[in-house]
Amino acid sequence: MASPTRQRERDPETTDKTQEPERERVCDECDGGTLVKSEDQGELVCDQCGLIVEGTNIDHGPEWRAFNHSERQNKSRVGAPTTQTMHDKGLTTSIDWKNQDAYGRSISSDKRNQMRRLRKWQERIRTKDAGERNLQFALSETDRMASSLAIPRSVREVACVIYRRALDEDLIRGRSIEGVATSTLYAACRMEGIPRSLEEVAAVSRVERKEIGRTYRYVAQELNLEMEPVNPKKYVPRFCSELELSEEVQVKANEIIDTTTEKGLLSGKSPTGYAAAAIYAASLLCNEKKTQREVSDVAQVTEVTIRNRYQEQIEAMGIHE
DNA sequence: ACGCGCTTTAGTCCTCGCCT
DNA sequence: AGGCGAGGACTAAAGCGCGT
Repeated sequence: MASPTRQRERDPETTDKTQEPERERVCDECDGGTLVKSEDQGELVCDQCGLIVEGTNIDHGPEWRAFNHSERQNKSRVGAPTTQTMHDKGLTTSIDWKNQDAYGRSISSDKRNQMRRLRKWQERIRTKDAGERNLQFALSETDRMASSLAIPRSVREVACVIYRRALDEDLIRGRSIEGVATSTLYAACRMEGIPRSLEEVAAVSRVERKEIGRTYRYVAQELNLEMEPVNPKKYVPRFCSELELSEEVQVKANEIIDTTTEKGLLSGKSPTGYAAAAIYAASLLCNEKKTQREVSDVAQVTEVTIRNRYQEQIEAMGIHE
């Protein structure tokens, strides 16, 4: 018959730790370090070499994308964060095509057959129908264009959410996937205040500007996306930065836009052209002159547009050349 | 760099024809 | 009959090319 002490040694799960102090354990790796339990994760870590000897691999932390404290507490979940930018929201499992285990050793034929079956079902589940495959293509297109335009990840997420809504509302039917993907990216940029002109978006897209504009209007109308006209001031920092103009010019350009907009000059005009003209005027007023050609290159409008808008603006401002 | 006249393009509205 | 897309007409803005 075994003694109670021996039984506890054989079955560590039932050990009553409050009654018997835990024996100090020594790290095998550095041969001398003491293993201590970390307070936050409950891991057994060597105090000298930092090796984690025991610990849980599951992160029980709160949902990181919850919006407020209470939501964070309620929405605790594990695993990788979900993302709208992937058709399966990033929750997929990748099964390697190589028939090898984690150490690179080849696996048995039984295991190989099992992995083949799992791989097949994984693919079937991942893209279960044509809609899923289209979504997969559209979202990868959105990501490609967003990367080319240096659009932040948060805006890509918004674009993907709009695309999913368009898909749910059956707005894609009869239109090209690329066209809808591009227009949702353009819409997301406008909604998030990261303005990119139709020309800029069209430059990285596989569809024409005309098609993008038409699809954008349709999607915005059908999904009731409340879109304000782009404020030309949104373009000022980016254009000024590319033209290496000072903060003073930016402030002056914004002032010109504010004053002339109040007088109704902006109505019906292209925001990029309007911003470009204000920057050109501001550069003259601040003695950091840039030519109309330089400004037009950056703003992707013609010199003529800058000239026309510039003349109207200085007239409205009461400035004499 | 800028002005000017002409051309091109985009947006909007409307009509027409096809399909269900 | 009603919905929907194609296409034409019209307007305004933007672009082009040339001269100064």
